[in-house]
Amino acid sequence: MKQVAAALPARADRVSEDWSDPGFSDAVIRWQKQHGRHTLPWQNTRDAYRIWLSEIMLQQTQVAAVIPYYQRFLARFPDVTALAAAQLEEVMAHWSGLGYYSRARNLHRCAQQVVAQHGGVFPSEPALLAALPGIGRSTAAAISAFAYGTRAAILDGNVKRVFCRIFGIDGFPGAKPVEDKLWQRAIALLPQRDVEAYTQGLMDLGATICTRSSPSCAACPLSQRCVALATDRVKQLPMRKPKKAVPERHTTMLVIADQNQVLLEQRPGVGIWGGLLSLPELDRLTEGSSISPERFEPSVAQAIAPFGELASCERLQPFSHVFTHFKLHVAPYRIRLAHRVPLAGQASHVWYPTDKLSDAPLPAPVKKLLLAAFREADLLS
DNA sequence: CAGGCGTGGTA
DNA sequence: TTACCAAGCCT
Repeated sequence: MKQVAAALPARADRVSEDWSDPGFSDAVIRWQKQHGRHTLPWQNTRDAYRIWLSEIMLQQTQVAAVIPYYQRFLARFPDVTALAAAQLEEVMAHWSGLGYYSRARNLHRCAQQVVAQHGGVFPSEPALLAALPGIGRSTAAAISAFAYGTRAAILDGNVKRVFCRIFGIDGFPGAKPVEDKLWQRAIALLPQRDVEAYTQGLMDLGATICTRSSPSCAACPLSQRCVALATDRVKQLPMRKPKKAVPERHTTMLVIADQNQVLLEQRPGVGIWGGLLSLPELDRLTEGSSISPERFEPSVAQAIAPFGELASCERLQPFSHVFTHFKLHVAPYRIRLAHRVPLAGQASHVWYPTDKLSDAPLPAPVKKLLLAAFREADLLS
């Protein structure tokens, strides 16, 4: 027995497994052409600009949420030259509500680099694409495959889920060792031709068949080779990220209104809601119910002194907003001024017309709060 | 390299 | 209501 084992290549000695399988990509391609999605707004084009824009918007974002943003964005910035020439603030305004705002800042920088470094033409090589801001390994491959037919592997959330199930891969797919294994699979399984249909097919399978909950295994072209289905582990795979307690933060937001304008503050370029406008904030003044209105109002009066004299302070409905990594409790207050102090040397602040708020580059919950506040004000006046 | 970074939908 | 998740990238 020992001689036989020694004669065979030991598993651990192999540099890498041979995971190629033409039948896999054939099945995906055939399924995509018959049952995949073919009418999304960014399909049926080889315009790298449109494909790039859609790929950036679709990062961690669902198709239904992207479509209206994509169409508005494209109407305003029809090509990479127009986007490169635009002001960042207008780019941010068109991204307002879509989330992950570093994508918008990187998008703008990327457009400028494509114009300055590549003559306004997106490069076709994945390595060159991945060197541009906001474009990582998977997005570079997707752009290159869809725009230029390049044989490059993607590995997004859909592909990770499909692969974990088909090949019965254990472990959280975001963990480095698991992700490395998934990349090896993704590369080995690439077809020799029809990379566009194959890449789109993997995404479509994940989005419409191999969904997170209640997948349609009966309609799956890969069900015959699915390890998870064969072993009744479809519900267990992919394994979830080990969860940890989400910290909570508190803030007070001030809705300072005066003469049909509201005072907004430019947020720092990095950090939460980076580069957006938002409401001026006070650090948590309300620990439980320990701070009474009598002590609260002087703090507000002091905080807003650079902008005007406090006339009234009215508590608005508090709300919470949950992010990936923390939960934010917001206590908003409606402030009216007796005398406005002209803004001087405070580029960080701006008086914003209340009837222009729906087009302002604001975080979604802040925009919602303000639109509600000034709809109500309009009705009263 | 683990954590930061939004929002809306669904179970 | 809470928890989890969706076409990831950057530092």
